[in-house]
Amino acid sequence: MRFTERKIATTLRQHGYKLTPQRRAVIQAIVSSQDHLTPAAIYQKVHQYHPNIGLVTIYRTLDILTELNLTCELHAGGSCRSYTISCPEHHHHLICSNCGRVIDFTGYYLDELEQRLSRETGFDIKDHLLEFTGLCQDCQKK
Amino acid sequence: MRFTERKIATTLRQHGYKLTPQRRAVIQAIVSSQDHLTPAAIYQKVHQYHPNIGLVTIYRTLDILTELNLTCELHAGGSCRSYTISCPEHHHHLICSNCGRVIDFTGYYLDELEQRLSRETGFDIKDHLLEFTGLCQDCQKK
DNA sequence: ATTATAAATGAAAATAATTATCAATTAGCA
DNA sequence: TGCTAATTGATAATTATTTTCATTTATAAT
Repeated sequence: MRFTERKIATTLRQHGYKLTPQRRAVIQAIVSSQDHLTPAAIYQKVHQYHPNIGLVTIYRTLDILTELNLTCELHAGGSCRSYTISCPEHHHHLICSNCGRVIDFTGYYLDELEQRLSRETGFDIKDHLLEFTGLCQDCQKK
Repeated sequence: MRFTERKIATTLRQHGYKLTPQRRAVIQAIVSSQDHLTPAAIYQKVHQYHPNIGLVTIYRTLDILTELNLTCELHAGGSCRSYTISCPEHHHHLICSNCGRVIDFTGYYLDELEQRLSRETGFDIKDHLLEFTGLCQDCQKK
């Protein structure tokens, strides 16, 4: 389960951010898509209903959402920076390098490794990124 | 142990790429640094000894090296695309989000998970990316 | 060693992505 | 309802990356 629009809105408010129509629109655009979207793609979606919105606002909103861990970034392949709504439960990504499809998977935990690394290096570990890339079934056939 | 300059040169040749002075210079620049370098940083280093080299050549060479798995890309934080020489044995990264220091760690394998995912999703998995981020000891003090 | 040739290079321009600036607008509190 | 700091959009400025193309060059074949 991913965060809902309402949950995201509430979190924004809780952190002192105003809930503007533009921000709502950006959130709505991301929530309503299963895919990971680039800033430009989000802009396009939002622009249909909000012809006056500026691309800058997309960037600014994404920065805030990511800072609050409400969206998660995808890093694989070519140009980075594409976003989807986070889910409260921990998950990782499996990405098709051909068509870009992303499958989330859960149920894998890196806690032990994290503790080992922390002990061995003295790092205070905050986060991690685990992504697999390969070809999905459809793309294998072609 | 990371790949040596010689090993990289040989691999390039084996794949039909010519070994130009420019490519040598790029390789030398990456090999001689422990850090992950951006294309721009590599350009700067190389430019000192090769004032005529073009930035394009850096990009082109990095593309080839990455395709042949001779360099590995780092994806954490802000802008992506920074490179270091790969090592033949498998490793992952631990990155300080404050100072950018990168520690490689080995001895952790994701084979089982990879098989599970492959079985469950039908993906033909080629690669993965595992990175931890946090604060190194020095940066914690500050 | 010389030569032929496909691959590689650098300069320049084109494109794409991101950030900064600033006056005008507005969400949300008092 | 009015106040104020936060937010917005337009524009310009940066930065990053890719394309194009004429010139040069590494290498394999002679």
